[in-house]
Amino acid sequence: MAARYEQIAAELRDEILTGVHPVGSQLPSEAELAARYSAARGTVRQAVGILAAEGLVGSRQGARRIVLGGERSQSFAELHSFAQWARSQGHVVGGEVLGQRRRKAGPAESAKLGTAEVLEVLRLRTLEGEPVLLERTVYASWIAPAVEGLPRDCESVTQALYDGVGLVFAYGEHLIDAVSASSEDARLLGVRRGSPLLRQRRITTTQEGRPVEWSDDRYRAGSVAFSIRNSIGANPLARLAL
Amino acid sequence: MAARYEQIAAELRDEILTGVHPVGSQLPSEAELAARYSAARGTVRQAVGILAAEGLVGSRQGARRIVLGGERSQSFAELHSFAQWARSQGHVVGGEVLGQRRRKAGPAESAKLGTAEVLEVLRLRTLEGEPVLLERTVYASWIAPAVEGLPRDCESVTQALYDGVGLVFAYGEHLIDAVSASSEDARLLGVRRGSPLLRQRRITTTQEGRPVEWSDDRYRAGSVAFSIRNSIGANPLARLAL
DNA sequence: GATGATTTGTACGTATGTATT
DNA sequence: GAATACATACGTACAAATCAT
Repeated sequence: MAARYEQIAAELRDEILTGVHPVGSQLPSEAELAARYSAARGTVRQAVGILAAEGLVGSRQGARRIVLGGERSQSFAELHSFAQWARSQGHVVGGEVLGQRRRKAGPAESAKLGTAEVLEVLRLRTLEGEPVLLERTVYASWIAPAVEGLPRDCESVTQALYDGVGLVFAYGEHLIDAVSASSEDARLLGVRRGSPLLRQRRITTTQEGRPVEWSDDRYRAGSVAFSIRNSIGANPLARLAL
Repeated sequence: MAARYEQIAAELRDEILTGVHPVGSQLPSEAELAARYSAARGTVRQAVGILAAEGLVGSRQGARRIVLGGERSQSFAELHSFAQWARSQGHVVGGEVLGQRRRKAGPAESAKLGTAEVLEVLRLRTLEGEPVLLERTVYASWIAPAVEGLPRDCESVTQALYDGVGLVFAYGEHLIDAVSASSEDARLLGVRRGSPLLRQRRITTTQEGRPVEWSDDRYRAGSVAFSIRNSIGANPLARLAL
């Protein structure tokens, strides 16, 4: 069961997002909230402290808290699953496997994934039918059979692996930078060679720290951006379609 | 004067960084610390809460706190201050103001910053003498005088504004994507026109939610990447030089 | 502008729940 | 199971900043 202050934070967050407390308005005072929830002032302070760390409300000594900002992002799953993110944003997501083969792991791959053999997959993902993302993913050999068993147009690989073999991604490292489109990139994404792409390289592991995949994802410029909201307390991050 | 819990946090942080509490060791219990500093347990909890948010110590219910990291992960400051990040990584950072003028705010700027007039600043930043970043920043009018008073080659604007007028950045939103270099971008960064740049657009606010600046930062491809490590709980993020 | 009420920030102390050792 | 230690929650008091009169 969630702690009392978490419940209060959740209720207030919901009230903010549903417009009960519009952006720019004042939040009820700590005393009022304490009375409303039959809680001590300290408990209410813990709750609003969460919202402040999320950047949802601002705090100034002596003045009532002000509602600052709009929506909040559910950072983790979003960054690992293109399909889950896209669907939650109301986009029509598509995709297809363009190539798939087993091969020996290179030294760098072997070090990252801890296996001697890997499964290399090339996928093209679309939003509203437009190609936006080219994924070059290398899977560890122990998960390869499950991946090979997926349909070529599987929408959400993350979801399918969870449903199929109960695999849960729990941790990831991401590197985000910009690169020029190679000839192959350009042809598949429908852009000119040398045009800018947003690249996300990521390695994903299970809860126990076992590496699952290593991927080089390239987004067509102007299609997707990464959104990060950070305060001193917390760092939500998310994808964003342009 | 700093609050008592901030003093305690500072002392503990110093003891950790100087090796009094080595990495992997246990921190004294809350009760011990309360006795040592003649403070209430709640005050000690506020102090160690800061260290936990910084990633310096870990917390588990029932177990003593463990000292985690050597260095402080200041993921927040890092993403807002190029100079603070670069220096913490041992880079030689330089920079210069190329242009600066006051002008009327456009509708989008006015909505973002909440002022009718803005101060527009164009800065070129270097690492080891090489130009890597072009900053186009728009400041709210109330902070403009302080910014205009800075030297043209000021290394850390964030630091200077803190020292000068006590301004603390507390919250930010960032959009990261890739764009083609414009003619001006290309000339100033020393790359070909149309070559890929990593763009970071950010808006920064004070603790009270008052907008301070809106910036369009463009990094030369291959010079800097954004690094994100995310688990289900926390999302530290940082810049990374390539 | 000054005063007093309001509101948040800091600090104390106590009690109980829950996970670890 | 017992002892320890962190997590949650309550209540009180005063300081500091803000706001309304």
